[in-house]
Amino acid sequence: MNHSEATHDLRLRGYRVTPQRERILQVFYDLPAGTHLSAEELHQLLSNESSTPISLATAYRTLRLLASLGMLRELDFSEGHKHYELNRATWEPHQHLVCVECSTPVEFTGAAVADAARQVAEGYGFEVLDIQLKIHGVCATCRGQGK
Amino acid sequence: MNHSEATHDLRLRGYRVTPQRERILQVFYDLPAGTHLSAEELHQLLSNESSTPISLATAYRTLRLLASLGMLRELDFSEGHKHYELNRATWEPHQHLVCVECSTPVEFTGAAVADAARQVAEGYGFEVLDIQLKIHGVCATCRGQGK
DNA sequence: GTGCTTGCAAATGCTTTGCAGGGTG
DNA sequence: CACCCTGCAAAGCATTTGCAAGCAC
Repeated sequence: MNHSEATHDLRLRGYRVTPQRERILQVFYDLPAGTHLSAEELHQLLSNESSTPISLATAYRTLRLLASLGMLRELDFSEGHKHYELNRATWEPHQHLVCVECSTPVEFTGAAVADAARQVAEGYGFEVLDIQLKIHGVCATCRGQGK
Repeated sequence: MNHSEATHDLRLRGYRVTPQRERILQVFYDLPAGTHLSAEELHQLLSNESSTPISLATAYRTLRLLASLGMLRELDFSEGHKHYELNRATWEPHQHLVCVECSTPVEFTGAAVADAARQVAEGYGFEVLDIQLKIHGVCATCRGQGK
């Protein structure tokens, strides 16, 4: 699914295709895979361009809408605000390592965790849509610095 | 580590043992394993008893303190507020299945995911303190009801 | 007695919402 | 041309913080 197919899909589902929604979708399609934006970041990014100013309220509303339609994935890194990224057909589970000392986040993806998780979910009769793993720990740098 | 060892540890680390902190620690030690409370829930629970009224601000402050000391674990279920539980010596990774349709949460623990996660973390030189897995999907009930 | 802690209330940060005007289908 | 969307500002939650009084050590 590309940008124009997405807007077409929006219309099909009974939602109107507004310049704001088109622009926001395009932003996410243009984003490198694995990049994610918060509502505030999206709003900032669109404020910088003179063409399509979008209110913060609309940014929030649109992100929620697109996430509820499955077009975007909602990520929660416990930073006090949510992040969103394009829900690509071939998604990888999101895995996040956070150092409790310096808060440095490391992102990665891996199959082993996903497989294990999928197996459990299926045991409960769940159809898996998204897998998010968060590991808290102490990074190598902070471990080195005494304690 | 039990309740009184915990308060002793508090003192050792230079923090004062106040009635509020003792009472909150006791609440968590009395809680069945796997149960978790939000700041609001803790505050409610303590408001019901005539003996130790604790302000909401103190509930928040104490939860944050105990979590930073590693005595409590901070859980984030994407419900808009955090939950806390006792960080027992033999903790199991927290795994959370959430149905995107009906929001029903299913909690479970399992070794397979933990092992896979631990392996990745060690690859990055991390000392693992906590593992939290969140799976979004559609539960059996909601899958049954057409869609 | 010193200064960490508490309570209160006000402030903050993220997100949602009511309402009136505007644009899509 | 009906109704969904947007923008604005105000409201809503969860959580944090400034300050004066209180209590642990």
